[in-house]
Amino acid sequence: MDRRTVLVPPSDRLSLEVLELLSNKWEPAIILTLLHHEPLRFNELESALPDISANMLTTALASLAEHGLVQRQTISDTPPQVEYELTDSGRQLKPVFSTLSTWGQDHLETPTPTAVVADCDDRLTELYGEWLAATFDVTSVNTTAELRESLVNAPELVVVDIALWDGSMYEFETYCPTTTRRMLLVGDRPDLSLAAWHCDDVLRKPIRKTELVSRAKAQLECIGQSETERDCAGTEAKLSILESIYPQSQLKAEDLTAQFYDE
Amino acid sequence: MDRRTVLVPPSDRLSLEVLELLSNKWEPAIILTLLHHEPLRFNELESALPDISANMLTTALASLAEHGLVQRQTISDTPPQVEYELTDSGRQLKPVFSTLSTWGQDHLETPTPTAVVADCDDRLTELYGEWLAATFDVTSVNTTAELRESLVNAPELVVVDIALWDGSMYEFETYCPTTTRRMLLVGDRPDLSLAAWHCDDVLRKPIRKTELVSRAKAQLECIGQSETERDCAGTEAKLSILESIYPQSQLKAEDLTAQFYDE
DNA sequence: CTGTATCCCCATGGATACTG
DNA sequence: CAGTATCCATGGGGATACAG
Repeated sequence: MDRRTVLVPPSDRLSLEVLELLSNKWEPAIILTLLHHEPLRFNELESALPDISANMLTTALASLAEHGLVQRQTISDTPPQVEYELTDSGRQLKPVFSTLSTWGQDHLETPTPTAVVADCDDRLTELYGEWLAATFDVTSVNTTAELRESLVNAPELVVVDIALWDGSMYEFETYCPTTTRRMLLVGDRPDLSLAAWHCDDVLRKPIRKTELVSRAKAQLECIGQSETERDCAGTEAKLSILESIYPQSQLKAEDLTAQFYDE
Repeated sequence: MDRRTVLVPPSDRLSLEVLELLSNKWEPAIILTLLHHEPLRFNELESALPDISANMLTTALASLAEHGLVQRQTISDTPPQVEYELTDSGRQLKPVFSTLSTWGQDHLETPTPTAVVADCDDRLTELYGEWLAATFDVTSVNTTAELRESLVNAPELVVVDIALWDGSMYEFETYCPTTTRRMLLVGDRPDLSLAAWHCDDVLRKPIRKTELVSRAKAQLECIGQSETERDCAGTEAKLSILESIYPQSQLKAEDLTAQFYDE
């Protein structure tokens, strides 16, 4: 691809070269992923980019390393462990992506993310739905059955009162796609079993509009986190609620919550 | 190329989509060309992008039009004449290219443009060479033979005192590649034959540093102009010098210069 | 777990000839 | 002048198997 013959000013030719550097199916996605969660292991990248094959990831990472955008770091040889992080050059691509994204927002169809709001009380689901309508396509449900049904559409976010769910929390995990961000609503005084739910955030009722909306938006920005980061953030959210209710001594004594303190 | 499955926040996914829109060998180059010189005819674009084939240009323009970045306007059917200009969306890509270019300047090898400085007086070529050294790789020559030799390397710019050239001005045009920007230096009182030289700019001696440097840089930014624009700018430069010396009445009477006033 | 090594497909892009 | 129509080459990208 010889673009050196294009008759444009030198500064323009530079922008074409950079564009060429980013004209690859996976490399920009890898850079973006690393911009959010650095550093990442090979398999963490692999799961952040569900459709990439291992050899494509290898190739892309090699190319990025060759162009000085990412850095490879061997952690251990047996078992093989490698970490990838951006170089300064790579990190400074951030404004490039911002500009691209800004243009996209102004001139491209922006698909609205979808959210499911689940609560026994239909006045509450309606209310929450209105609050989130500016950012999401909201579906409101009031029974476990309806919730299960709407979860098969893999919404970006589910906001669910744990009191609604009539199965076990493990069952919930099964029905909820991994790509769906989970925000739990809990009553005024949740019991310790909250610790066993797998979630990304927890809100304690009563809930204010600004709180719900900002936390929901924050979940969108977290899409692509590694499992570890997700777990960690969710645990922290649960813990901060529980700590505000139960004394630390009790939490450390309980099997369910004691492990939190190990991490 | 389905990138919708990439697990990154929605804003990032947008930037990937825009990148996809620009991941094409010719389309970004066409946009850049149009950003400088709008509107352009099909064949003007073709000569601004010397290595593109006609059918590639057709395809690229169709794709750009389909994505709403350029607008096609049929001027006449027989003979077929079409003009292309950017839409507002397309025009607003300018900051995108600027950001790309900025990153490129900071992190990519920037090839220095080359310039040839030709004057009989070697003290002058040395001086001008020093002035331009910050922006160009400068070659200084003091004879017509040397100049001819250095022109085969197709420098981005040639700065030549017309007094040095011992052939006809038509011969000069033959030796000077079309991709080389031509800046003429003329004495205090150039005669009317100046009008016959084919050039992009004219400077009248004595020359100040800031003047030379800024005009030379301006030439770089004009790379890619259509023939018409080039002619027009050159004519204007010659005319403004001549008008400062000869009365308009005389210029209009002379064959050489009268045609300028027709345009 | 983190990659190579192979093979294969097909979309992008180039060359050439032809047309209203 | 401003395109079609056709054919062909290349290499990016995917699937699969295997290895240290």
